Amino acid sequence: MKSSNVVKVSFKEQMLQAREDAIIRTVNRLLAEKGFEAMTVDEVAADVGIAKASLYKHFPSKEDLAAAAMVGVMRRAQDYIKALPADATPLEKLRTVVRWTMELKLAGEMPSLPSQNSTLRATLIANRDYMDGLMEVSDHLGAWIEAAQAHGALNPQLPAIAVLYTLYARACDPVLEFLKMGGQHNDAQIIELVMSTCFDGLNAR
Amino acid sequence: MKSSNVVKVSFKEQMLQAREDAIIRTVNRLLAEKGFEAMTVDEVAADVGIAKASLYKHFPSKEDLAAAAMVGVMRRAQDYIKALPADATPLEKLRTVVRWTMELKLAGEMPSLPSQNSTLRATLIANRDYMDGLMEVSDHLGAWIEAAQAHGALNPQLPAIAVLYTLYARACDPVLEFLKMGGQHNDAQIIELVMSTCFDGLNAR
DNA sequence: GTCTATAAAAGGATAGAC
DNA sequence: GTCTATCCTTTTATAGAC
Repeated sequence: MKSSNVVKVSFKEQMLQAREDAIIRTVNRLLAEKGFEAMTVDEVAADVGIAKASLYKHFPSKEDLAAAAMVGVMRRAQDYIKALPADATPLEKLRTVVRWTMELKLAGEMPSLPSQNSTLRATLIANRDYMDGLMEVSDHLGAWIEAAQAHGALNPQLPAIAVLYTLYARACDPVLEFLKMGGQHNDAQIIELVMSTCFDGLNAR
Repeated sequence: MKSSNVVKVSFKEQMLQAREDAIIRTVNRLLAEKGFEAMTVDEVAADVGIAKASLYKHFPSKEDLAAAAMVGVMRRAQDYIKALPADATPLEKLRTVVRWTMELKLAGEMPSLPSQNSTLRATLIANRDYMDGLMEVSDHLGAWIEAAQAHGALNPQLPAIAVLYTLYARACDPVLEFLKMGGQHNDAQIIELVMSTCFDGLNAR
């Protein structure tokens, strides 16, 4: 009786988790497609295939819905960083992470950040999981940036924070979608182009 | 009687023009601050200090309101390009224009483009003034890019269109606002930093 | 927890007097 | 053209039955 109960609860929780994952995947995609303001809760519910009221049982507000998706992406980034080969150089690690974020963006899985005074911003800043993740990621990237600058691989004249922001910005670079719309290059080519303009610059060498 | 009429009409038209300019300035600022979706017509009316219904006498819809602001910025860009010193090198011209767009952005006067499937996009694409302006600007920049590549000033390996998009993207580069929020650098320093990462790249030289 | 139904509010747009 | 007042749709959010 007891073990049966345990299994049943576990199963239900598994179902619940699966549904929440489905919700977050949809939210993630919609955030990437149209941004927070243009995404509607009705749309999310319809896409997931559940009633809107059910959505609100899982997440108390539209902001929390979006925040959950952002936390998910942040977690993926943390996992990706943890799985990087330990013997790679700092510059290689940085390049690999940036490439990964651009692949995510081209795949339509990179939610675009709220532009400035969105209500989402406040929710994110108040979100412990998100901010902790962001800081952990920033700490890793920051250490690699300083190491790469010390080794003469990255321009040591640039403030590390400027480099960090420049790398973060690749995750929402409109050049990716512009080139994709142009149809002249495939995803891999687009990524290499932006990698080149980012690290080598536009000037001739 | 006739001349008095002419003067009166001209004066009224001047007033009308002045009011529309005020409207567009407000819309421009709000578009820069929060984007098209987050900007409300009520907000615009309140900021300008007129009734919402009056706004709709000037512009038939929210999309047209925003489009008017975008056309205004495009016109400013065309004027700026026309006024560039004729004896400057193509690379110098490109750098000057990019710097100017970033100054606009830091001043909060660069409306952020609609992210993808905004209703604003269709309106802009259907807008003759906007599209003509965009093409004129692109023609100038494109010619300078190819000349700079031919002279060995810009990397000739990069497709000109990729360079063009990369330059356009500086006008909405989140790195600018990130660095500004950081408070460690003034506007001029921020612009030079982004100019450096854009043209020189992140790698050491 | 999931649903249907509905509230409650916001936002785009218009009517009609002046 | 400007205003007040209002319409109507969309959208966020909740009530209440099962």
